[in-house]
Amino acid sequence: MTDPLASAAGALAPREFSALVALVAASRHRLPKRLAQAAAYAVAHPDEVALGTAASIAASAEVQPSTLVRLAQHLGYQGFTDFQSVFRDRLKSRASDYGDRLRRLGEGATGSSSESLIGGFVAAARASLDSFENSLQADKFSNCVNILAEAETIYLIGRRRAYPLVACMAYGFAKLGLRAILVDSANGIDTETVAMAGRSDAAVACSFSPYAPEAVAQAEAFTRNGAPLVAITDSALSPMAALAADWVEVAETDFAGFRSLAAGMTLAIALPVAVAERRQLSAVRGGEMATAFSRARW
Amino acid sequence: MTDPLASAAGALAPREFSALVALVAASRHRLPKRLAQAAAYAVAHPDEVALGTAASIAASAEVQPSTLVRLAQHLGYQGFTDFQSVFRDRLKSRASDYGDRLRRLGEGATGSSSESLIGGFVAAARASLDSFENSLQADKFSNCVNILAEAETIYLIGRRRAYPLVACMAYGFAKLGLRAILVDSANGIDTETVAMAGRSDAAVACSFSPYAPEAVAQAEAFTRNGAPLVAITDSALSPMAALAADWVEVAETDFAGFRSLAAGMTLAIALPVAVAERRQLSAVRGGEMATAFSRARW
DNA sequence: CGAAATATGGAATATTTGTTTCAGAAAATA
DNA sequence: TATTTTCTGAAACAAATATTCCATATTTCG
Repeated sequence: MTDPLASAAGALAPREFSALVALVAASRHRLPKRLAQAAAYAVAHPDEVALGTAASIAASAEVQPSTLVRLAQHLGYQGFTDFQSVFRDRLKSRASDYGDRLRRLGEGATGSSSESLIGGFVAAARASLDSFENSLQADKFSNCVNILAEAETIYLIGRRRAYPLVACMAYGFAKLGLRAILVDSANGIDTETVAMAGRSDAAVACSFSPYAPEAVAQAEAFTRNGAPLVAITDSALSPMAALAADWVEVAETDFAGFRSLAAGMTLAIALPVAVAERRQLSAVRGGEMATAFSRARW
Repeated sequence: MTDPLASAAGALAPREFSALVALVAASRHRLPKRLAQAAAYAVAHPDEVALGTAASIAASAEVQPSTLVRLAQHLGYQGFTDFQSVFRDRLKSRASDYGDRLRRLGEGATGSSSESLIGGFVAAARASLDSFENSLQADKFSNCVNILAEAETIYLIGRRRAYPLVACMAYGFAKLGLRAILVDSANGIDTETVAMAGRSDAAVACSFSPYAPEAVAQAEAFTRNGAPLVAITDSALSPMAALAADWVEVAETDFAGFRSLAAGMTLAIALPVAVAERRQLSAVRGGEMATAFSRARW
């Protein structure tokens, strides 16, 4: 009933993987043969422990399932399930990296001082940048740039949360001398405006869940003439993705229910530059391409 | 017993996550409501699907466990277990991918130019966040929040590069139910608008070098009545800093001559939340403060 | 060496988890 | 609107999984 080694050593069950490894390393020589064998296997194959069942892990480690339960209890855990949860948490935090740091920040923000509030949003911004960089499909981005580089006029569609992004792009395109129109008139003629776009134009539509109906309607109106639409959105299920010739995924991390915009803004800055570069490339063809816009600064 | 949609579409169950997402995206509109809901949740929270149980996932997605089984079958899988294995495989490969991703990063940008372009802007965004976090003076930020929390109406001033920031703040304040006016009328009455602000109002002025004269003029006009101005700017020498009751420094890093906006946007998201929290705090005084706006999401 | 304590394997058990079923609700169709 | 079909939620069911138990083997210590 008691757990001889662990409680004798006075150590509580570690809730973090690295601490668990340390505990195993320390108590390894004191452990009985089969338990040591199981422990060695566990720290050597953490992913399998996280995803497997007691039976499958036991088979791979060449021990009995009951040995795994005993090992867990010897280390101070309630049972195998408890032991396994450490491995699962590790996998989770590994996958999202900043995810658990954020979570901890959210839990730890007791006084909710404005400093920790800022810290939380900064962490969310970093997490967004990470996942953006990880999930970015270069070919899709490149394709989007091509589409826009060939357009006569670029229409920029985005409402609500996505509006700062298109506003930023409008500024970028303007600075770089590319014709872009920000679809944000105050008197409700936007749908008509985009409906009059020609086939040689293109549009960038930004929208995130919950997708602003107005922006979706504008994107629909735009595509009706057959002109290509490039979307910046947060999921393959987005209505914008369905309308787009190609699209780039930007899934922002949230803090306290407020989503970051860091990844989206970064893309909003990069896209005009990439389009300008592409145009230079096809125009000058091998000449000193990066000069015409390198003097444009913001 | 049959799986109407999937087998009718002739599609076999995808064994890879990306294909699964594509399938969900394609068949989404044909799926019944609850199934679509579950599918949307699954592609949006792949990690949780990988590690959770049918019951826990169902609870998070707000459907019945049986709905998950039905979804899996509709998509052509044998059952939930089969469906889940796709998510688990993804997690496994992601975890092992992590190592060589890092390696690739160290080798230097061998990929296409557009990829390295994005990489550069992401790096600039990270650097901006770092320096922002390091240089942030908590007392100044806190002071700015106080000023805004006491204001009746908050005017938002910003042009050109700073405009996305004030646009973002306008959205945030609106979502949180705080009265804020974005000074961006298209017909040139902005200076008059801010000149009519009262002493019990406040303004946020964003401006970065080279400081847009229009924004500076508006900030000047606003302060003339004695109302407090809060500035977000990049240097103590900024004209905005001179006009402001207090100000926060945001010095962005640039890549290829294009400055990031990540730090500024992060502040633009945090500021409204902080102001709302401060108001809650002084209004409810010790009660459950974080509830009123915790339900507001974007 | 012999006795006590501990560890082990394998099977029995209890629990959890996935799956199926079915009555009623909702939607589609005529 | 009436009728059929499809979908949904809740609970019953079946399968799997973790855990416990116990007889036997192994080690430890007097």
